[in-house]
Amino acid sequence: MVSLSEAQQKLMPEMAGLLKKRYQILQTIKLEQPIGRRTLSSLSGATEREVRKETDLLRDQKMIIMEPPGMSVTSQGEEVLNALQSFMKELTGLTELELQLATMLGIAKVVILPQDSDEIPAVKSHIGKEAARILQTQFADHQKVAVTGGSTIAAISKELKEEKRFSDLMFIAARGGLGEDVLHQANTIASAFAEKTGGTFKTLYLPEHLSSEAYEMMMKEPVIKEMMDLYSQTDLVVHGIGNAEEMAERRKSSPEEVEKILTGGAISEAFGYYFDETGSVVYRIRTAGIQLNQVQQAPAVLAVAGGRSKAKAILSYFKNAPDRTILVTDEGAARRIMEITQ
Amino acid sequence: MVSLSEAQQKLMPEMAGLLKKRYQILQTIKLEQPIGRRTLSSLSGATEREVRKETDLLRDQKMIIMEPPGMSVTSQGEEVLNALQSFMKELTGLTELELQLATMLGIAKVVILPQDSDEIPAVKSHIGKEAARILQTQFADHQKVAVTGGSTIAAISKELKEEKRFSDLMFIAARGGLGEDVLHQANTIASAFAEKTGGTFKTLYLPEHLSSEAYEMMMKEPVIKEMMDLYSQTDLVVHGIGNAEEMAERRKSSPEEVEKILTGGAISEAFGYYFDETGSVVYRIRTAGIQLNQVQQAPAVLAVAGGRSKAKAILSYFKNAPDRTILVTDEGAARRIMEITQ
DNA sequence: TTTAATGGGACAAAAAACGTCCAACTAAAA
DNA sequence: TTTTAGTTGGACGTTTTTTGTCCCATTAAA
Repeated sequence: MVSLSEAQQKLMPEMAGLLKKRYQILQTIKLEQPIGRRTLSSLSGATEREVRKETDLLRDQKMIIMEPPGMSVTSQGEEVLNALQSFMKELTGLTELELQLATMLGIAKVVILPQDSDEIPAVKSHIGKEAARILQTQFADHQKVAVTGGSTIAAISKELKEEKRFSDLMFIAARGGLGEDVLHQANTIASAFAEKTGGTFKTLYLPEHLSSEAYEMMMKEPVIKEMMDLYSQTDLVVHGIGNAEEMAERRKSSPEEVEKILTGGAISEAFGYYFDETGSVVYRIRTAGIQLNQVQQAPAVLAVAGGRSKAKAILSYFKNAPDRTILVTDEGAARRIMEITQ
Repeated sequence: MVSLSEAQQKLMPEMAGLLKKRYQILQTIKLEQPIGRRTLSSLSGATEREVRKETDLLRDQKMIIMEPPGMSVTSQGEEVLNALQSFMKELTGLTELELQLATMLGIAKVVILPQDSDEIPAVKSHIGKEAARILQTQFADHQKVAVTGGSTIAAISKELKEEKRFSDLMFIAARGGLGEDVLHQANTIASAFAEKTGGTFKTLYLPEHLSSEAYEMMMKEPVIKEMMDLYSQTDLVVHGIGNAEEMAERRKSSPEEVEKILTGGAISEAFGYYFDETGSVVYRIRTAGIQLNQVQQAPAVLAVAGGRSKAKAILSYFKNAPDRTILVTDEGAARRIMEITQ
């Protein structure tokens, strides 16, 4: 038996391509609105004429409006976008790609959002929204949640639905300050998560770049010890994945550190650890925080990273990542990974 | 909430027209196969080039094959045709037309099959198939079935699935011979129905054109009386609808009869009765058979008639038809009826 | 006031679609 | 066996549509 949409595609083979093109344009408009014809054409790769033809059609169908500041999608357009979402994921092969990636990386599940956050920044909020959705389904089973820093994880907190009914939840900052700006620090993010969900949070404030002796001393302090205990009780870790170089720069590491990181062949970074091509730890930032083996023992892990430029880092990190991990990423990263590994 | 196919149509407005065109071509090929490009173009109304473009596409999609004797649909093509059947009925508005017609004619249900049996003879077998399908759903509840003659009803018997498990069924020839050829007589058809279903049948053989006295005499005969009793017990009537003129000619009626029929303004004919524009009986063939009021008291009635040329006759007959009637017809007749009545 | 974006108009060039033949072939009818 | 009517595939000039690329008036923000 052949299904309705299979039969339609058989009778109209040109449909698939057309649908993809128009859907992608409509989607991009939604992400970048208000946006003009020319900007759009440079973003989507199509020629100006082509974009114009399709947007004229979308306008005639009342799915977008054209105004001096640019084009925006109407509520009708949004409805169409929603109605087609999962169908398009199937049609463009994203669903298949998710499965391929999951087996290739050896993890539980991969969720891919369309487009590339490197090219279209607004895709980041889509990733955040999806990660937030998944996270909320986990809150019932997992109460002690460790969160790391970074703009990606910060984006999740912005997209969490505000319903303060999870008073049992505890968000734990996975690390002390790591040299990033305050907004993207684990401490800040843990409090943001707690704020949105109605849970509590624990922060970890420690000076950076301590001497060995001081570090050892601090570790024996009760406040710090309490955090360390919490880390081993963590049952859900939420973290991003970064490019080793970028992270080293952004954290204003010392020249010696950078030297160590780069000569070690570090490619990816996650919760303060730097990993090389084979997934081995090359360097570790000396700040108190969750340990790699604690992450690997956590019952659930949610990794979030998108953008074509993150492809190599993702591959590197997942060489030795816990197999329970769920990865939320985007089409740009996913397709690039497939390119790299052929 | 907007459905998947609504959203698709919104994003690809050209789809509807294309689908209709291609589906119709594929359908016509199936009905008339093997058929050539030119014959097909004259049938479907499209230009040769257009037909060629679409058939080339259908060939590339492996839905038809082109051979010296003409084009035929492949098994894949048939599957697609089946998968899209009800969707296309919706898309081309046939479903809506069915409802409109049912209320307009004041009957229980109308089933419309695509295309026009006047133009494409093979549509008759589609009508027969559908009527047979409906009939079979009624066999459980209705055991005494009166059947009339005519090629339309004969087509049903050909399409009945052969499963002899309805031993309780009794098919009753609705009339004696009416001057038609043997194959299309009620008697023959009743036996054919019984043959296919495993039921029994009752025939009525009477000379035609009896004098009044002889007629009265016959009516008192036990065999005839028995049939008359059966008619009043009938709980399902299956009949066709004819054009008055055509029927009068085909039955080789005497000049006086034809005179009477035509001056009376007869338009339609069913089970030996001739009806005028208002649905009143204008003339009645004097042969023993089911009475109009017996038909009108039957719990279920299945009327079958197709082709643009039958539109007027259908309208005429249904002016006073029992409201339990189910009509099976085709697009040609249905659209013509809407044209006539605006 | 300047600037950098917007949508819409215009138009020549290129491409595709179209209408219309013809030739070679085949299968059935005569 | 020959004829005939129907088939597909090829060809080609003409028409229509699509495409690439400008420019322009307008607008909103800097």
